[in-house]
Amino acid sequence: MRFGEHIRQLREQNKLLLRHLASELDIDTAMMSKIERSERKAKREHIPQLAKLLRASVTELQTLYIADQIIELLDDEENPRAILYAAEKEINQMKKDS
Amino acid sequence: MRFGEHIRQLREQNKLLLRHLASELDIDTAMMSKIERSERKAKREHIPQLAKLLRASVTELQTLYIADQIIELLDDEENPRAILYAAEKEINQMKKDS
DNA sequence: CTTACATTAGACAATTATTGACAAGTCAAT
DNA sequence: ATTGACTTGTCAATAATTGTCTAATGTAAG
Repeated sequence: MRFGEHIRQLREQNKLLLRHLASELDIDTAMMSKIERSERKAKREHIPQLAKLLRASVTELQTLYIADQIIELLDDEENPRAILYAAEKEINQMKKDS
Repeated sequence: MRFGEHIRQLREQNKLLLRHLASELDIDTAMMSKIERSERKAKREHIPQLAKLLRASVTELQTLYIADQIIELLDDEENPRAILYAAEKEINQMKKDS
C-alpha cells in the first residue's frame, strides 16, 4: 500500500473530504488529490497533521512515507530486489559501526 | 559499501588519480572527491563511463548507485529496517500486479 | 437534464534542492 | 619550501519539486 493510497483509505473511513485535509495542511484540494494519487509528495511536516486528522499512528505514516520514496527510486529499475538487498546489507553494516 | 567508497577502491586498484576520473566525467577534481566521499551524487550518465575506466560492471555500479540513495533516505530515520521491509512488501505487491 | 459539489488534469509560478566551479586549504613526500 | 593529490567552504547556475489557478470530468440528487 502506497502512502497516498493509505491516506485516501483512512480519509474515506473517517468520512472526510479532500478539502478538509487540504485546508488543514494549508494546500489546495488539487494538491491533496495529487498526494493521494502519489503524483506529488506530501511534506514531512504534514505527517503529524494527517495522523491526527485520520486517527492514525505517526510512526506508521512516517514508515510508509519513506518506503514510498524507496518505491519511487526502484520503480524504473531493472532489478529492484537486488538493489534493496544491497541497501539492506549496507544498513546492517551501519549498525555494526555505530 | 557505499557507491563512492567503491569507486575510490576501484580507482586505487587501477592506480588512477581523481583528476583522471574527473576529466573523463568532465567535472573538476573537487567534485570527484565529493562523489567518492558520498558528499555529492554522481550523475546517472557517469556510471557507464566510470565502469569502463574502472573495469567494473555497469550493472554492479548501478545497483550500488541506487542502493546508495536508499541509504541516504534511511540514514536519518528511526527504524530503517521497518521501512525497508515495508518497501519490500510493496515491491513484491507490484510484481503481482504486472 | 441541470445543478451542486467532489475530484482530477494541465499549465505555469514559486520555492527548494542539487550540481558544479572556483579559490583556498591540508597533508605527505621530497 | 615546493610540488602534487586531495579536501573544504562558499556561491552561482541549474534542475527538480511543490503549489496555485483554471478548466475539465465525474457523480449523485432533485
